[in-house]
Amino acid sequence: MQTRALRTLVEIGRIGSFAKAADQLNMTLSAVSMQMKSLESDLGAKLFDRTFRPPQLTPVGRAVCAQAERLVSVEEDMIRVCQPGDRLSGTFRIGFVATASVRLLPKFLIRSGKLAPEAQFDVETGLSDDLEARVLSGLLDGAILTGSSTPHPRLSYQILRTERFVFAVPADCPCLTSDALFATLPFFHFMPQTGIGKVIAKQISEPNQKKGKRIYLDSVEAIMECVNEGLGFALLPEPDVQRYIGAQARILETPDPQTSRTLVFASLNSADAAWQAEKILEIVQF
Amino acid sequence: MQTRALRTLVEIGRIGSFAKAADQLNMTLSAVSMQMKSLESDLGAKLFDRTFRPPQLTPVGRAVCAQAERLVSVEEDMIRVCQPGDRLSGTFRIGFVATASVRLLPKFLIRSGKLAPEAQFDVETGLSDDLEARVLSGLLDGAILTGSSTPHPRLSYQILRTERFVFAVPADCPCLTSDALFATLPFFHFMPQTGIGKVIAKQISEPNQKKGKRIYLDSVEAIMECVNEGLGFALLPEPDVQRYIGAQARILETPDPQTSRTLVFASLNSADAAWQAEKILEIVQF
DNA sequence: CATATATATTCAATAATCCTGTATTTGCCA
DNA sequence: TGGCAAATACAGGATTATTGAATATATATG
Repeated sequence: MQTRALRTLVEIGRIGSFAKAADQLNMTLSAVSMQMKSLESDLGAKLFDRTFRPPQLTPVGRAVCAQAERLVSVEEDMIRVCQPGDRLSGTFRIGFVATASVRLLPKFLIRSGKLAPEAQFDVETGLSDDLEARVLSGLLDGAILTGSSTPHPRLSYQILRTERFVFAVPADCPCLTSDALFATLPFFHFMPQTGIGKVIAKQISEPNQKKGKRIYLDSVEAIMECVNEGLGFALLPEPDVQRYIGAQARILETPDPQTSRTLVFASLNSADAAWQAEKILEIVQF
Repeated sequence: MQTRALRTLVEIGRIGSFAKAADQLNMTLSAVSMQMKSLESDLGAKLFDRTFRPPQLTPVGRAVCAQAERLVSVEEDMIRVCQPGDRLSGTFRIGFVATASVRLLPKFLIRSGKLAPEAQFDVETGLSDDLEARVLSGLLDGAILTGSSTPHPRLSYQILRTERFVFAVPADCPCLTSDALFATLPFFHFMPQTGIGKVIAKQISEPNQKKGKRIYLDSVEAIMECVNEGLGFALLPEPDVQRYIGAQARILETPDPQTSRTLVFASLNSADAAWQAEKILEIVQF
């Protein structure tokens, strides 16, 4: 079935004449007549009572006409989605690394409503590596994740922000160096298979292997809760520590100031995704 | 644009592969590919990212796919309306003569909901002559009206019921004959240009011209109210009199028992309307 | 890393369809 | 009843869709 014929039907329904509709739509009367004939044969129903000279819509014809109006309006929506504009449109699947979602997602959703009202965003969270794999396999259009030291050649990365790592230590701990900390308190280590975890693992393994008790957790909030209870210390991004730190804990700067993680927006570096990536970046960059 | 291509798109969106979709829809892989290509050119947008081997839907592709699903479902509805079945479907415009609408319309609507749930009925009321003209000109698909003595050759009439006429007279009026009534009380005459009015006019003009004061009204309810107040008498269909008569009035049978009006269902006597008329008749006949 | 396989695209030929004019029919109106 | 407007029928030419074979390309496999 051809949507053009349905548009013609709608026009006929509106002005009640094949000839006038043909005129309106810039086509021949024959064409209109034939379109209606083929529509009737497609649907297997008489849409017009041709004993009237401007043929009258039959009851089913009227019902079909009403549906055709709906159908055409859906088609218009479809076309609208495809119109290239300066604003993003379409359905985007974006991944957020769990440790960023808490802080970034709400603002992202607010901004997307303002900056890309015609676009829809389906958001999912996960580990950086998983998200990267999902972008790579086309299951996601892009992801905010912890930048790794081994960028994938098929992905392009846009740096959103760099977050310094700091120690969160119980307030009553007198230690001033990381060596002292590791010697005296258990270390809450963010799961080493995650983006943050890898940065931490790298940091504490050099220059020499730190000793001491280790506890592995995959929740920033849980780790900070433990630190707040004086159960140990942790190395985490400064904004997260600031967010969760309590009165019974304090921040200790790392001796190595360049210890940090970068949050990046990763997407396929194909040509057509570039413009969209840029637009999404505008939303996510704040 | 071709709805078939949109169906193909939906299928691809569902199973994620051109080849499988082609298989599912019994067509060639080439055809699927071509359809998608022409869809993309129609819409002026890339729907697929072809750097993946089963091509992946782009964000706009996903949005278009969602719209296509809606569109196809509307098309299905359209086809459903046209499926010939034992039940009526379509949008019917039915006229009810005002004097019948009060009693018949509610039940008609109830029955239509049960007997023709897929059909829609747009009801309008009017005078029998106007309704007949509107059926004739195609503005109505059928009408319940007072049968006239001059049936139109292009219409077919189905008798729904015959309603005897009776006199409604004030309870304290001693008259027993119509002559005596006309001589002593004003006569409330239903508007003579209406269906009922014509029957009344014919009745009271034969065998001899009745004398006396006449008051013309176009509302059965108003006339009966006046009779109930003792202001005069009237000649009306028995069911209407029964409906509105009060304690201060009584019924007087006409001497001529065949004085009556018929309520008929009128519709065009074209071949294709016959079946529908029959179905509507089933609804309206109770 | 090269090969193999599955998958999609391209291309040319054929089939189907759609549209344009012209001629004809049909309902409507005076 | 004839005249007019409007729709249909029909044949031609143009456009479009589909097919099958050959080609290209991404993923999988060894």
